[in-house]
Amino acid sequence: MSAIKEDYIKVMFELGGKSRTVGNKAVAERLDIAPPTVTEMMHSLVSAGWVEYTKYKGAILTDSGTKYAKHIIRKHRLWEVFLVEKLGFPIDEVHKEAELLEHVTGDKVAEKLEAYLDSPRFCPHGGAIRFDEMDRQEAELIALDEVPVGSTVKISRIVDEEKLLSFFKNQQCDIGDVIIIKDIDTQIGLMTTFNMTKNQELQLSISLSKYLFVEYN
Amino acid sequence: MSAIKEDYIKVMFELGGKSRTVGNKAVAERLDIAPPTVTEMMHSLVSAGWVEYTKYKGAILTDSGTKYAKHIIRKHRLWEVFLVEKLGFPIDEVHKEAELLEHVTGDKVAEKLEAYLDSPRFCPHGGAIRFDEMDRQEAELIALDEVPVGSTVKISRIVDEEKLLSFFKNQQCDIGDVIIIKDIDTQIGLMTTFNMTKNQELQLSISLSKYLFVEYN
DNA sequence: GAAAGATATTAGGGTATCCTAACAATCATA
DNA sequence: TATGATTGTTAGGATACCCTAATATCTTTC
Repeated sequence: MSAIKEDYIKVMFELGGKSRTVGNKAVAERLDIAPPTVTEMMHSLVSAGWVEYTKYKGAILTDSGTKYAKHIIRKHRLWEVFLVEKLGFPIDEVHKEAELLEHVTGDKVAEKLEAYLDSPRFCPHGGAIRFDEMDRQEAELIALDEVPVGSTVKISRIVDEEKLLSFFKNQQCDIGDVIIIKDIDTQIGLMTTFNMTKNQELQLSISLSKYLFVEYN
Repeated sequence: MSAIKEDYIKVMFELGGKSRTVGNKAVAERLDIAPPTVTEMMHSLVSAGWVEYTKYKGAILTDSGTKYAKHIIRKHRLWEVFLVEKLGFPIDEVHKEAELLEHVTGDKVAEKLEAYLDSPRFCPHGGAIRFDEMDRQEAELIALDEVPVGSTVKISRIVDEEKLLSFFKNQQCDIGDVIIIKDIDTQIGLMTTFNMTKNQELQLSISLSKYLFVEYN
C-alpha cells in the first residue's frame, strides 16, 4: 500500500466515514489532485478492496478500508502527541510532520509509541486515538455550525489543518473551552459566542465554525 | 528529492565516502536493483548535482551530495537511538524502521529529536551522529579484517544491517568490547579472538569480520 | 421535461522508477 | 597482448501516479 493510496482512504474516511458516499470532486480538492486522477485511483482502490465504487456516483469505504484508515489516523495522532509533548513543537506545526510519519510507521512502532506516551486518548487538537473513542466522537460530536443559538457546548476537536489550527489558536479558542452561542447571523455569516473558559467574547465566521466539533447535550 | 534518490546517495556514501569512486554494480547490489536502473539514475543524480559520473567508470559524491548523505544518515541514527532508548526496541530491529523514518524527517524535527535524546554521539551500533564525529570515524576506524594478528582493538561500529546485528548479538560481540586477535587462518577463512570484556573466546569468519569496525592504535 | 450547470469519465500524454535482453567497454590474466 | 570474464550501457517496455481537453452523465431549475 503506497503512501498515496493511504492518503486517499484517509481523506475518504474524514469526508464520509464508512456511512456516506463521497464524490470524486471532494476527494480531488482535499488532495489537490485533478478529478480524472481520482476516478483512476478509485478503480485501483476497488481492486485492493478498500472501497466500493459506483460510476458517476462516488465511493464509500469498505469495512477493511475503514479499518485501514483508522489505523493511519491513529498513527498520525500518536505522532502529533509525541511532537507536541516530547519534542515541544507548537500545536499548529505538527500536522505536516505527522502527515509524513504516519505512512512509514510499523504497527509495532505505533504500539510502543503509544505505550511510551502513556496511551493518550486524544491528539493535541482533540482527535481520538483509540478506535472506540473515534467511533464515539463520530457519533456524538457535532460541527459548531449545526448548533442552535443559546446552546452551551464544549469544544472537543479542531479539524487538523495547519492554517485552521493557527487561526483558532490566534482566536484563543482551544480544545476543552466551553462556549455559549449568543447569536447566529446567517445574513452576514457571523456567529457570536462567549467563551466561558477564557471569559471573553468570540466571534466567528460561520463558514469556519464547521471546522470546530463540539460536545452538545 | 525522492526517498529513492536519497537511498542512492546514502549507499554511495557508505560504499565510497567522498573519496572513492563507486561502481554501479555495488550500488545495484546494495539496493537490490538491476544495473541498468542504476546507470539511468546516475544521470539524474548528476543533473541534481549530487554526484560526478564517468561512463563505464563509476560515480563519486560531490560535496553537496556528501553533505546530503550525512544529513540522512544523521536522521537515521537519531531515530535508532530513539527506538532503542525510548521505545525499548531490540538493537537489531531498528534499522528497517529508521530506514523509513529518515526520509520523512524535517530538519526541525531532527534537531528537536537530537536535543530530546540528549545529543547522543553514537547510534546503538556505534555509528557517529555528529558530522565531525562521522569524519573522525571514517578516518580512524578500520575494518577488523585489516587488523594484524596480536592486536588489541576496541569494537566501535557494526555495519547497520539487520542480519549482521542479530548475528553479532548472538555471538555476544557488542560495541565497546575489547578483543585481542589471537589467530587469523586465511586458509579456512577463520579468525580467532579473545573478547576481554566478556572474558571469552570469539571465533569469526573473516568474511564477516569486515563488517566490524574497530579502534586500533 | 429540457436546458444549464455541475460533476465524472475517457482519451491521450507525461515523468519517475523499475525491468529484461542484447550489446559494448573494461579488466585480468594466461 | 588477446581473450574470456566482468561490468556497464542501450533499447525497448512496464507500472504507478499525475495532467489537460474533450465528452458523458447527473442534477437543478425553469
